[in-house]
Amino acid sequence: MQTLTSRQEEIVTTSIEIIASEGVQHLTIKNIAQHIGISEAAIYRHFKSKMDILLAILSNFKETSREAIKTAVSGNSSYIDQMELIFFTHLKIFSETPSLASVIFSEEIFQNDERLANEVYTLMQANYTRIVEIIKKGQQQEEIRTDISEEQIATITMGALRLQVNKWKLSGFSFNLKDEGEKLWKTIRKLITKKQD
Amino acid sequence: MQTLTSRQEEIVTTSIEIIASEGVQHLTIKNIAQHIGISEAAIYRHFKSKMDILLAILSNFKETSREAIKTAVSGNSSYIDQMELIFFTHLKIFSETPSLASVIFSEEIFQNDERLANEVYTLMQANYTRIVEIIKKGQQQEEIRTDISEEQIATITMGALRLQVNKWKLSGFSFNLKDEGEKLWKTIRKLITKKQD
Amino acid sequence: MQTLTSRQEEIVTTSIEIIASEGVQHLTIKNIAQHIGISEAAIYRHFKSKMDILLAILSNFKETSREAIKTAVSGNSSYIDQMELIFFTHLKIFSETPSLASVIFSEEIFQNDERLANEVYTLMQANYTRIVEIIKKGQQQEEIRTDISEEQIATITMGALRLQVNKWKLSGFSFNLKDEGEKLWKTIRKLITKKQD
Amino acid sequence: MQTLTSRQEEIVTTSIEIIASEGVQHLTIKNIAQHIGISEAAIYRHFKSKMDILLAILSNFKETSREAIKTAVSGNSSYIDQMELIFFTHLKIFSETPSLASVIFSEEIFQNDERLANEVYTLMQANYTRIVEIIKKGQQQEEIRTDISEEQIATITMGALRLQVNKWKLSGFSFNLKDEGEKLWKTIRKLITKKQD
DNA sequence: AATGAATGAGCGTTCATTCAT
DNA sequence: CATGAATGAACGCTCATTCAT
Repeated sequence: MQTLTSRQEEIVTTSIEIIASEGVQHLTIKNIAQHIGISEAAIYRHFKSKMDILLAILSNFKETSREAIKTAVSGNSSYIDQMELIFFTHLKIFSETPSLASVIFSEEIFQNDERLANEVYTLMQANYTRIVEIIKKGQQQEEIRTDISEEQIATITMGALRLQVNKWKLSGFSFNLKDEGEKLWKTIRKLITKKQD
Repeated sequence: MQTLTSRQEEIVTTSIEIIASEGVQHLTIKNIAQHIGISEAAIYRHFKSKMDILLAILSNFKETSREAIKTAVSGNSSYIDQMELIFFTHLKIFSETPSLASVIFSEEIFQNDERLANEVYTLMQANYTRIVEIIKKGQQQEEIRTDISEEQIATITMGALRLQVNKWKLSGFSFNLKDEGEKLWKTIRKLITKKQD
Repeated sequence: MQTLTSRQEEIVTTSIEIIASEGVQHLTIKNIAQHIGISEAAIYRHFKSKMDILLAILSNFKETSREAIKTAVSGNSSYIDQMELIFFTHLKIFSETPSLASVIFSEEIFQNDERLANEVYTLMQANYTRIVEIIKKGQQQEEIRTDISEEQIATITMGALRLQVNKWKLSGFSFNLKDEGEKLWKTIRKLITKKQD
Repeated sequence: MQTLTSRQEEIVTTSIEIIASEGVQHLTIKNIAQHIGISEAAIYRHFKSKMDILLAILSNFKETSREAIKTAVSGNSSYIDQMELIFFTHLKIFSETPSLASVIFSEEIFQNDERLANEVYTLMQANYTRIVEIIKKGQQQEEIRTDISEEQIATITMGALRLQVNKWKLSGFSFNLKDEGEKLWKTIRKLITKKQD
């Protein structure tokens, strides 16, 4: 949404890193300030409150994710290929910025505050809806099997992606997420593709 | 594991309820004490520290889950039916005790502390391993398709279950988890069953 | 109203002394704690918030003042003597506890918060109303002159008392409040007494 | 004293308004800057410190008040009429600029700092002394009764004025200060005038 | 088995002020 | 003349934990 100043961006990035490496409960103003090397008070020049920092983190991911989906949609004629690109792009995002994975799949972080919780919920809903739409179109084009509802296909696909990322995270990033994720996608693709007979 | 006194059980149950209804960050000794109606100091008669309470919560779920899987395994000859029962039992557990869902699928809660994180990780691993084993046997018996690795089947199945439960939670429990979950299972069953030809 | 524990009383007393000697802006939790010799956190065992301490200070004076007026009223047959006793009692209270004077005549202290401001306002109103009533009865008994409204007599009397106390305070308590105050009262008494002719 | 630039005047005026409408504790550099629409740092171009702003507020009132008394003295032959004009002028000042009333009768605001407290004290003393002098002369001219000391007459008169203004302020300016004040003065005038017999 | 009192450490936030631009 | 960025100090408050009773 609103463009961030470079200092704001630094605060957001640092915050994401802290959440990823130390957990949410270590995301304190003091900790952020120390990581950046400025005073605590200085943080408040750039964000009105801690919540505004969390909101900015969310907003940041929202943008990234929206972009990923948009790119996928615009550049591919086949709907199943659009899904594939969305799947791969998310694998890439998380591979490159593992901290983001920690934050995004941890909706619990944001559940304390109603404003934050709502923000997360609508973000997830929006993404989900867009994917369901792609699936629906894929079914109409007879690319994707029609004996399973679009919602279920979305749940299975995204659920597998999330769990895979989570396992990767919990294992201490001990395997190659992109490789394993792509293999997983191939399987899912096989499962949901309309049999040509 | 270790048997809990009735007071300890009360503390664990209350804690789970607090996490579910108010979020982790409201799980404070003061809050637990108030809910139960005893003093804060009294809590320390029953648990050495707050972490021990969290550990007990985990232990509690471990037991429940292990039981569910054991029952499933012992009572069914067909492996796909064992999977179904595990799936259904978890749906039932979460339907009846939504607070547990909030706690269990929020591994983030436990990420601060190494001891806790490890506990969660081994719990998940154990469950996962047991399910993978069932799938493997199902593949050997030619009940479950063999062109997909047992790990991927487990990832897809459990990922879908988790996401479905999460959606239910985030929607404010606005739909019937058991019904939707069972429909989802039917689809998954169809997807992973070996075609009889 | 509610009885205070001895610690609570200590906190209230200490707070009044701090306000009197250092000014309101030095009435901090840290300062109170240091004066008493306990930790800041300990204060919160006894009062839920700083505001509750201020409310208790107010409540404390309310009681003292109410008592003074009640005693005056009950023990005197003549209304002008009732007024005298109220006047003298307040002189005595402030002479003995100068800190109270600082607090009570500084309604501004309490103006930040609506709850506090209202509390002060009703306290003053109640006192004022009681004094006006006494004057009215004194007029009916032909003790007090009737060519001046009871409100104006109250304003003149209490205004003089307040200003005298304030001058004493601002002068650094350099004169004897009781002596000067009693002389002032004699004058006021002369001014408001009904001429016997 | 020293002439203020237009920006300085703006800062002083704004500060008085803030004190009046939001209370002293909201008189922050940030708040002043926001009200005017400039940066906080800009304030320091015009005043060396916050205390200097408070000092300027005081100086501002000193001037206004001194002027009022001077005008009263110079334009009236009768001493009781001089007192009347002083009384009326102050009623007018407060009626027109209620914020000033909040500030001036709140000596407590200035009690933190020795420099400020002293400034207030001398300001009040100066005014008081001037009024006492007028009364003394009135007594010598047999306009004002001589059986009461000039100090007491001053205390009674100014005390009544202050309390009336305070009541008006605390009531939320719910009555007409000028009307009530003039009625009050008539009564005081009656009380202190030398009986012609 | 339970409680009241206390504490050290920490947190989010505000404030007056400074300085380079 | 003005601003954006920064800071040290302080503040009200909460938390997990301890200890004497």
